[in-house]
Amino acid sequence: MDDLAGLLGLDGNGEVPSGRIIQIYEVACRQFAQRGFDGVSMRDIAAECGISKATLYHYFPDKDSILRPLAMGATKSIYLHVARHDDATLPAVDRLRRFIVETATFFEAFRWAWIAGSTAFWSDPEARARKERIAWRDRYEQLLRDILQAGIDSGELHATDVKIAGRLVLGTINWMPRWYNPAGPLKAPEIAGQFCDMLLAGLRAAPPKKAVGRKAKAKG
Amino acid sequence: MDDLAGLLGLDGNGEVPSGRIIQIYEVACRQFAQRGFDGVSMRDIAAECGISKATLYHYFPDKDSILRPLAMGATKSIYLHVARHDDATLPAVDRLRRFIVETATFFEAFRWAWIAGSTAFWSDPEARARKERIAWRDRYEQLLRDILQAGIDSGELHATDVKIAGRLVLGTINWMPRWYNPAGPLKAPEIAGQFCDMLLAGLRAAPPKKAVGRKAKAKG
DNA sequence: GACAGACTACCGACCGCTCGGTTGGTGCGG
DNA sequence: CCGCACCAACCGAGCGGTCGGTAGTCTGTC
Repeated sequence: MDDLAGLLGLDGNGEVPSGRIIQIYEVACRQFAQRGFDGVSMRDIAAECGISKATLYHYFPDKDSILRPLAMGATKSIYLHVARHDDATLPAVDRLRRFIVETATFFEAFRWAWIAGSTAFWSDPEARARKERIAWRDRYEQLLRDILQAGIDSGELHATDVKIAGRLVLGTINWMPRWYNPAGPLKAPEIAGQFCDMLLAGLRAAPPKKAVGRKAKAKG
Repeated sequence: MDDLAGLLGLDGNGEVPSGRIIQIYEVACRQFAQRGFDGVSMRDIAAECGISKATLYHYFPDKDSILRPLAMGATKSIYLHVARHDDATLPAVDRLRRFIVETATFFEAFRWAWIAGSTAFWSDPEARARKERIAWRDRYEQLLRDILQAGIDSGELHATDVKIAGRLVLGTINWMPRWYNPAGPLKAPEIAGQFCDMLLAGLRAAPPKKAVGRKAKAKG
């Protein structure tokens, strides 16, 4: 399910991904996501791969070299994914929905890489978060702000501050890894769709100045 | 500014907080928040406190004993804080606003403890996240769901699923530590207030079936 | 077909270092 | 003289990373 080779850009060029390398990425990716970069030793990764630690160093010069492409690939790919699905000719409301839902779709597909990259970014901002990675992240956030701004300009949205509104939206999505259960009844894109509904319509039921004839959209 | 003694419950009983213990908590708390539990050594904490590592072990039996009260205190105190400011006789919309803003107020005051506790909870769910701590966290989330449910029952809110809506709200708040700048122009409670406005009113500007006479709340 | 050499995948054993934690003590106020 | 606050020195374990070597495979050459 996790096409990590695609995320890492290993299948596009002439190189052969070598199988073992993909396996190491997959194992390390999940372990980093579950126990953190510092909480995973090279011995742990080697053991689960069924190889010796020395063999691990045959494929990767050091520990950082395993994490870096994962974090970089996740950050870059998430932007490319939502940008590919964006269409500036659509109404801003539809673009916003796509942005949110496609982000969740990406998260569903590359959950471990997402988490590993996100926590790596958080725990060691100066060493591992290099310029290029921040640049992709900025493009991602900027796309969201552009969508929000387009909605404000066209009169579809009435946010006053696109930065604040953008962080509102991103917070709802980025917090998902903390509670999302892949085995649950709702998949991530479905939840994201509901989030989008609530964010657009608001939680308040009725206009404050006008009485409602019927209970707006009764639950039962 | 950080009344850590209060958060840890060290000033209520007859014990003398001893000064040094408070200092260790403060230093460790900030370091844990900034570099993670595994990223901070006992030598680091001792060095910044200006004492030897052995003295650290004079006050605490092990490393976990420094983090545990911090994480526990933060989780418990955040619930007690919002519960103290809640008033079930108020309209649900006002209660929701208080919940969000007071959470941000708490975050502003105990930022390091909040982050340290949150990341500890996340990185090692089974070992350090003990039953009691989860219980307080559940009470906190349950209070939010109760407020949302009360709003739905009274017709103020039209959320269909309080669990999903609750996670929407919590995500916006809980993501704040990742980008919040204490030196910025807006303080956390102010940002939280704006979040609450957006969450209640929604980002969409006008009802889809009716034309608006004026540009809703123009930005300039 | 045999053989040398280069190369790949792999490993056991080891290195220096830092970690959390311990031990045996010192100085000092009450 | 006791107990508190404190510390230098130390310990075993685990860390990231290195080293020398082995088994197999592919290639070119006689």
